[in-house]
Amino acid sequence: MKIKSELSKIIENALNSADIKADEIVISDATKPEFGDYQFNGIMKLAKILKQNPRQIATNVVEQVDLTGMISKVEVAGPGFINIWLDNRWLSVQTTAIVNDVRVGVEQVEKPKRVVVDYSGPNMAKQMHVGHLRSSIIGDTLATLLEFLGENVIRQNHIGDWGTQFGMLIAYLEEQNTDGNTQELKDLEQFYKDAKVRFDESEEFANKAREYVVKIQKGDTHCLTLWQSFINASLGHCEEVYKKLNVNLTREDVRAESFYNNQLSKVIETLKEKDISTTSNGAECVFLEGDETPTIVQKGDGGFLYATTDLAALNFRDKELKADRICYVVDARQAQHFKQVFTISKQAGMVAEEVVLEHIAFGTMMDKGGKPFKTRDGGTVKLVDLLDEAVVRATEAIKDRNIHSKEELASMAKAIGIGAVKYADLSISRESNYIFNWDKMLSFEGNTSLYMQYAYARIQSILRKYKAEVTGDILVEDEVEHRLALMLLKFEDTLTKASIEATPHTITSYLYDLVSVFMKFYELNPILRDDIDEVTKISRLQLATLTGNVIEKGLSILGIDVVEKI
RNA sequence: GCGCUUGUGGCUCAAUUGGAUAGAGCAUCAGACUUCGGAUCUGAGGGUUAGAGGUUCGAAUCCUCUCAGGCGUACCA
Repeated sequence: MKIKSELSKIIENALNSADIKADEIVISDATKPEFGDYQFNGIMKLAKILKQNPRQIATNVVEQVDLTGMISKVEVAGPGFINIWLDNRWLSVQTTAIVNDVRVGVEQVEKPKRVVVDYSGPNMAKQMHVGHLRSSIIGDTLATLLEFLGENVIRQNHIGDWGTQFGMLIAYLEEQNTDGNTQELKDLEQFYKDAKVRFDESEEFANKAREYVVKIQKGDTHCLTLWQSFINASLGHCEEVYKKLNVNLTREDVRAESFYNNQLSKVIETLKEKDISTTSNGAECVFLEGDETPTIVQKGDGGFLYATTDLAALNFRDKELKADRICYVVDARQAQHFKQVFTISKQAGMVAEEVVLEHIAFGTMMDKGGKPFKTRDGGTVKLVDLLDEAVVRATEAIKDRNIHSKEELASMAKAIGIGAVKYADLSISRESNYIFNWDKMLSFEGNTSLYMQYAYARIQSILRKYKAEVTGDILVEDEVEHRLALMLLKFEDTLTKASIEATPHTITSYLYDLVSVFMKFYELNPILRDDIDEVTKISRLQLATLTGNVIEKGLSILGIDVVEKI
């Protein structure tokens, strides 16, 4: 239910009836319960333009508001705010209508766009570490969200499979005589370290490594085969992580750095032709207005850089993938880089003017002390280890709670542990750095996944207890039911906002508010008690059912599973 | 040096993009149980939104300066 746009229409009609023109009518949530459910704050701006008393205008508008359906009451308040209350009967009808809807009332967008979401992008030379966590889960949430809303989403996993370090790695791979699928590659981190040791200790090996870099680039079959088997193995590791993390990236979504190799010289040609780049100190550079240093697109030795690859990728995404919007879910530290390549790509016509280019930036993951997240000895934390620890800790947190079978406990711990890690990350506004804290994320209290999962499990418990099938209408009667029903209907507006701004935390805040309201409702309004009449019982059961459905759908967009009991 | 970015109760975070008395959660204190799952709910205290100016009906949000942190900054990605 698009509540805000419905309200906008009603207010627009009222404005028209009062002979006032307004270009955009923005309805916001009321800041306090006394101020109703929604408010329209635009009168003050209009008053300035019209040079009239805002309260007078507001009063005129309020008189014209249609009170026959959605709205039960409107009031003028303060300097000219218009406060809006929604009608209980309307809420009853609307919630009843979606209680059995798989989309819980969320419509598909009318005109789907093609949206490229570039996320995860691990480097094949190394094991995935915590640095990849945020991109993977924020990007995946964004992709899932857009898909749910009906957009045509194209996931792109821009893996790093090209560069000098691969010469060393395949030389070592050859020396170890493995096909890439054996034990030696199981711990990529170790493999890299071992290779580096060899590189440093043996001149002969180092030369071979350098030679192999050149050979791969020239298309040498032997070296390419080695390289391919290495990439396969490394990608396999990533896929294990994706599976654990519940991230929907497959091989189909992989479009590696190397994919763009044959397009790089064309990029330079285009830039030269259009006089966008110039040669400076032997390198091919683009000097952008306002930048002190140039964006280098080709090194003095002829080699290309990541700006070049990104330009090729941008071109490909526009020309071949026909994207309308391209989202890069990448660390905030690369802001300048994206600003540069976005500007260049548009100047050079590699990306059409109307295509929306966005850097979906996020902050760094910190430890409790506010320092970048590292292992005790200062190394990078492997993502698999972190996820495994999450499951262990989740098991610890719930094992005394109830008698569960081993299997139940295991699947529950997975949903809870992984959910906790993801939710903690997704629930803060993505651009700020975030502090990683096990105890906090695995708490039943506060804005955590466990609290949502707990609420869901409680709802299922009530529904199980009722035993019969629940059919019938929701009848919104009191204040708390009013708030709950309204929250349930706000789901679509919340998702829309989150999709436009690419802010998953909008969804988590919403879920937390929803669950809080539900808990209050549940406390105040008994559902199954004997003295509750059947009509009320059914209405409340349906509210509980719908709440459960929304929690489930909301969490699933975040890539988090619910559990039937905890 | 230049550029980008951040600064909100003791701690972790919000604030619908310029709206009403800045909201939550932890933690602290005080309440509610013969519990539809109390790992819950109710309430209290705690703020000059880093500081100083400015813009206007109205500022955490926009502008200027200061202070403090983070990040980036010519051939890594």
